[in-house]
Amino acid sequence: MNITENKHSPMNNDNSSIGLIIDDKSSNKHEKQRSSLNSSNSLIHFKTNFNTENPFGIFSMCLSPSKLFRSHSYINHRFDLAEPYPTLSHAYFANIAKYTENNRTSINNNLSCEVCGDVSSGKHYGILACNGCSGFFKRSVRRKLIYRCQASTGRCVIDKAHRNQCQACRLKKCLQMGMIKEAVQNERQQRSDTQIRIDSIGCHYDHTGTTISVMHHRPFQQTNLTSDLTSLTKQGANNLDETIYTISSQILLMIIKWIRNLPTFLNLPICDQLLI
Amino acid sequence: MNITENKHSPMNNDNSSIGLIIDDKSSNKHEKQRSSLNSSNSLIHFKTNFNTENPFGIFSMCLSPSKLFRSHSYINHRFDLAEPYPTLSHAYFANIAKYTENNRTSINNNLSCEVCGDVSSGKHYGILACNGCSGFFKRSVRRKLIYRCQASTGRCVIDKAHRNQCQACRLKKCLQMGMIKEAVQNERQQRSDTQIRIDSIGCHYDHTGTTISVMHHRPFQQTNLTSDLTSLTKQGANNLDETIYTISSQILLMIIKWIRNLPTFLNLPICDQLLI
DNA sequence: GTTGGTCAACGTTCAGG
DNA sequence: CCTGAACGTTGACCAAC
Ligand SMILES: [Zn+2]
Ligand SMILES: [Zn+2]
Ligand SMILES: [Zn+2]
Ligand SMILES: [Zn+2]
Repeated sequence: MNITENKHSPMNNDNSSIGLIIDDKSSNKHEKQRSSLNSSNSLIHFKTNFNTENPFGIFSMCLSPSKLFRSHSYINHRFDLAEPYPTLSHAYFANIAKYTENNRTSINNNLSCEVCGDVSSGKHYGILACNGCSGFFKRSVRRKLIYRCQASTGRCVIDKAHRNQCQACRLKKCLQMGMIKEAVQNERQQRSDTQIRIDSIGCHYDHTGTTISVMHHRPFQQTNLTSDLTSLTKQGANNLDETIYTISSQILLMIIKWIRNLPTFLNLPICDQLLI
Repeated sequence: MNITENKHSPMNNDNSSIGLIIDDKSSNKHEKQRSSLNSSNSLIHFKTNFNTENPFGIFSMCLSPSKLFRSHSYINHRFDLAEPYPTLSHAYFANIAKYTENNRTSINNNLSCEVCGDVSSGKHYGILACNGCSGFFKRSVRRKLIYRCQASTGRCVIDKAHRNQCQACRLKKCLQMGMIKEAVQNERQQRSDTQIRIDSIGCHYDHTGTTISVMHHRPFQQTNLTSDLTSLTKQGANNLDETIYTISSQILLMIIKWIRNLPTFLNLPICDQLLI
């Protein structure tokens, strides 16, 4: 056994377990979600594939047409790519990839979280998930939290309305639906400490004072803006769009004027002055 | 934890994880809720062997220059005894396989990044660097970002697992290893599909073509503004003032962001930067 | 072969409950 | 505390030259 085999084996597991999941549906009719617990046969298969002699047999075909397997165009795991028909052609993979891709894009209109059914913004940790489930999973994995189901049944309903009722069952469903805990990365540096960079640069106090005073000395006609606003709002709401456009242009114009009046404006290269 | 020591352990990890699945499979039905179970509290903190500063310490095994284990080879990652969420779902394996596969690229060489040790695709800005360090350096130089080391020591370890922990030390190491700032070019023309959006704002009749084109080159999420505009205008006229204020602040915020991203922004004295 | 840009999927932030 | 909508960052991939 070598490392390459290890590397490839999970894909084999992916392939071999797919058909069996469908077979297992009969044994798990209570939950409509994808069965993930009951297929012991698929695990045997997994082990078998793992120990086969030819680690490159099927999988190398998946690797060579690299464009078909680019990120964000995953092969839908509902398709059984490897198990029943070991003689697979490049054309087959090309077709199945295209079909999957098309299927995906057409479904994209109604993205919904696989865990709670809420609207999904895309994939998170390997599955379609909403912001809430994504954040919940991240927090749980990061902090290695372990929850306990208050009902002790472990069968709480997880949907948008009830997902916060039982953390244990929510996390359980996240994992059952296939969220990848390894995709949760390490915590990073706090942005407020690094990105503000104004404090860290060590802006001199005298400069700060100058800044404030400059700002105070150049309020750029804020009073006029306010009055314009009030007058405009009294014109009625039938031309709301127009009003907004007018105000927008005024704001932009004022800002530009204000910038041009800054004493430091002249420090800019002439091209930038022209730009503004 | 010694990275070298763990260098060749992914295989073992993979093996053990397989054993775990099988055990898990045979020992349960539905109630396979976290084996550490039964605390009187509904929430407990799982104890970990890992340094809190580096909960993903074992992940550094993937850092070896080995071409086979690229950035997101989650398959090789496990939490050993500290594993709070035992692997249990087929969906998990399906996803992790895809995840790993899609984060894998062709194996062409033995090059490794001089900054973080990740796989390098060749020279970037003068040195052998990975995509991540290349992109990071480009972004940092372009925007003239100045980071601050949160540890204040300036000696953070920069490797594949920790390179995102401290931007300051990462950039510092990039420069130390010889990355050439001058090799970072200016921004080029971007996609021009935002032209309509800018026109819809309708606030630049008196602007020169230069200004408009430059704004087009830095679209900066103007799409959001447009959609917000339409949605806001549909809310009715009873809260007209509020609407206008909201839009005004959005425009102002947008402009500020746009200014901050201008390449000439950093030419301003620091006090003016603070002001803006 | 080394630039550039893109954008999905990571990250953090912080009102609001 | 926890949650999740909003926004910033990262890096694999691709086009241009
Ligand atoms: Zn959800
Ligand atoms: Zn429950
Ligand atoms: Zn690197
Ligand atoms: Zn540091």
